[in-house]
Amino acid sequence: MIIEKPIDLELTQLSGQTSQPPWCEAEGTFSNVVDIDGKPVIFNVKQSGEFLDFDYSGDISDRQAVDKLNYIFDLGFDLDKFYKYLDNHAELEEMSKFCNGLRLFLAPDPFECVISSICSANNSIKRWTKSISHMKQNWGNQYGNYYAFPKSSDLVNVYLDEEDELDLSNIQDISMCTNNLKSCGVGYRAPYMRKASELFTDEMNLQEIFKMSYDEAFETILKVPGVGPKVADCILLYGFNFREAFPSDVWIKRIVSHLYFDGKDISVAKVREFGMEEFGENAGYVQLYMFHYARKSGLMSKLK
DNA sequence: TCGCAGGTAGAAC
DNA sequence: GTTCTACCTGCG
Repeated sequence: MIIEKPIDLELTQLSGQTSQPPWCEAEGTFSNVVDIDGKPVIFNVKQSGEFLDFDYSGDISDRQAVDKLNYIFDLGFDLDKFYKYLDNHAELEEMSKFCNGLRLFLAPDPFECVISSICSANNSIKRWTKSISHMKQNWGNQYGNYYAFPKSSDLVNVYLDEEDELDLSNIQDISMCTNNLKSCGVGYRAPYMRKASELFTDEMNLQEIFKMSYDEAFETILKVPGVGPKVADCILLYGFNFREAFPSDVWIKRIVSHLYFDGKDISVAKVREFGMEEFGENAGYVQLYMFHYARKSGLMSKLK
């Protein structure tokens, strides 16, 4: 089945958005298992012309499948209108050329997005995606060749590191200790992840975030261990579709500084304020496009 | 071998 | 309120 909304699937999949690692790719088809109303559904999606072509297997209707893909790939967002917006702003006018068809890649599971985003902090795309895939294989349910991300209630019982596992389990040999977060290469983020899992198991319902205003959601999610302003904005943008978020890291700071402040050094906090003020409802997409424009145009290596 | 990169927490200013 | 430093790991 084809969904007639323009998208560059590969660009969107491989753009490093912290919602989740890219889906499993084989010969241009990206596949994964997605939970729909408690039922596991396996999706296979591929590029067809400028559109998205898909099939699925699972006990749901075609309508439900389309709705879910519309959400995950943000197909309701009007790219033409956004490109007109970019073209009308001198600093941004080159971006649509370099990133044509790039869309948000939204998390079907907000909890996965929270943990992925915590993992991505002070880390490389390669390393955090590997860690998340590792966690899925260790503690997620398997469906065919694919693994769902574990629930928060599954992660509260996972050991932090080898010493923790050796102390608290029956295993006698430390080299056999692999049932722990640190074995996934998450480093010092392990306790943040487990505390976050406890929070979402016992105290907070992530679905509540969808009902909040951006400001309220930001303050709420900022209380989660391992979540600062950058990670909070990633979670709100990629996990909850708050498009007014402007996740600001050192790269966005360098790019904004170059494009708008004559290369002057400004704080990341100020960049975030500037982005939200300047771009409004387009802030999230501008941030996404800025980053990939800088990557592809060679601006990034120039700013280093 | 070691320096570097990258957000957050917690302490210091 | 703003600035400094330690944190874990992979890469060059």
